[in-house]
Amino acid sequence: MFNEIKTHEITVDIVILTIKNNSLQVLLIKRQNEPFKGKWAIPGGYVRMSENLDEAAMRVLKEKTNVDNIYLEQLYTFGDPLRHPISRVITCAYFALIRAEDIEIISTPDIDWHKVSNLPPLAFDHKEIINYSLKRTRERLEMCPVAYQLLNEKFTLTEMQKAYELIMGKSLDKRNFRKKALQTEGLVELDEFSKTSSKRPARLYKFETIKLNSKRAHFIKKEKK
Amino acid sequence: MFNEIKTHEITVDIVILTIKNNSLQVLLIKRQNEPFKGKWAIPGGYVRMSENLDEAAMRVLKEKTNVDNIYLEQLYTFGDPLRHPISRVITCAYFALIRAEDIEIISTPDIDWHKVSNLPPLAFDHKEIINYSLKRTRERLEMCPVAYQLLNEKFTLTEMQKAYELIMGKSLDKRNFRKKALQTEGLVELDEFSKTSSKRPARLYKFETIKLNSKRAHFIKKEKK
DNA sequence: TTTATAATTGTAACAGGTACACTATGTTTA
DNA sequence: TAAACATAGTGTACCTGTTACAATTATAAA
Repeated sequence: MFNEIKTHEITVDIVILTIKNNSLQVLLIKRQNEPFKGKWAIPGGYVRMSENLDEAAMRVLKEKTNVDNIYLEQLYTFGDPLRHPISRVITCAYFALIRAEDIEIISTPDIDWHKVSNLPPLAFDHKEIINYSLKRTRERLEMCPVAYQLLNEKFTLTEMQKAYELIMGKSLDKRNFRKKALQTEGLVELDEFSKTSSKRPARLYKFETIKLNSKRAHFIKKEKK
Repeated sequence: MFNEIKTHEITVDIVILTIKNNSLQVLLIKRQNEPFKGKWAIPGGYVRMSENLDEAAMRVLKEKTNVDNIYLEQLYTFGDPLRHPISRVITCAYFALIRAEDIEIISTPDIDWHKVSNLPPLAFDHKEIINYSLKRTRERLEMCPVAYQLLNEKFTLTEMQKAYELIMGKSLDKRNFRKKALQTEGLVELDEFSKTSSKRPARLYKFETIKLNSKRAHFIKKEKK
């Protein structure tokens, strides 16, 4: 059989989504090297021989953005031969939803949040990767309250509803949303109130200790009798 | 920064599931080469420089099993450094549900179906890959009638129900199943009846022209007003 | 004290899912 | 040819969850 070169460069690229300033934003870094030097890109880097893909994604994210200790989920592997203009690079994309406050510190001119609704020109196929992560996020949201990954530790139900509306791209009925939100397992009503509004203060809620035992915990559904 | 070798061997591995003899089965081939020579494995092979991952998966499947023209979906990429005993090989797994009748011809001593409930010892991490494909298949089934990929062109509702029961691993109520099945978009009632049973013949159904426009068609849900 | 603004709350109609048992039809056999 | 058999086929009541929809409450600002 035809004998062709069999080794490839493999990278991991990471889509980090958050809600900031009332919009859904993605963490981008400005590329320091060719190709696409100066263009914005999602954080990414080469996979080392000794590490698995999850480890590579976490290491790369830490190196490039100083973001650590977050739950990354494998998204999809992109392997078009032309996705990299110079060599053949296959990339395994990961994504995560996080609270902006957890990594606010690290914003610099070369590392910053961008609204997903108004992205700058991106390197490689990173636009496609971000779009795919949005799709996946919506699917998750329909199944479980992933919003706790996006909200501050203490939040109002209105903030939670806004998060859902931003991700789903449509507005929701306030009463129905609250009714359902209050049924969410792990949601805890606090005896504290938001003071930011100059009107009636809203009650704060939090999620009790988040359980992320399994990598695919998102998929676990309630047992039907 | 620490400079490590950056290229990896990349393979694609393909899980082909079908229903045969009243059980869910997976297509395995007996390995001709080390490592794991003589052990059963899902079909797989190296990705070439010039092809994307989908193309590689389809080419490899065709080469190894002569199966062609089926819809493969990317499943997950497995990259544990120890998953291959000799070198570091990252594999991008694909899966498909097909009608056994479509490829019945190619069964040989080295290419054969095996019940997923009773698998032989498998090479590499292929057991894990198959388990993951089953999980994904169940998730799909809850969302849409993927059964048309598994059933013969003409089928009875009882056959369709059996397919669901095999995949979901639980029995379903006949009346409720039929009620819902009959609502399935694209299901066509035929004026033909099954003659295999020695008792009352069952009406045959088929699916009208299957639309697989988008790669992720599985995920498309009906628009809510 | 009044006003403005956001927070908070309930109910009726509807849709979809579940549980559940008998009748119909063709084949086999006595 | 009639009775027995085995699988195909069917409807309803209940429960659960979703949707649509508007008035009242609480605080800060004026």
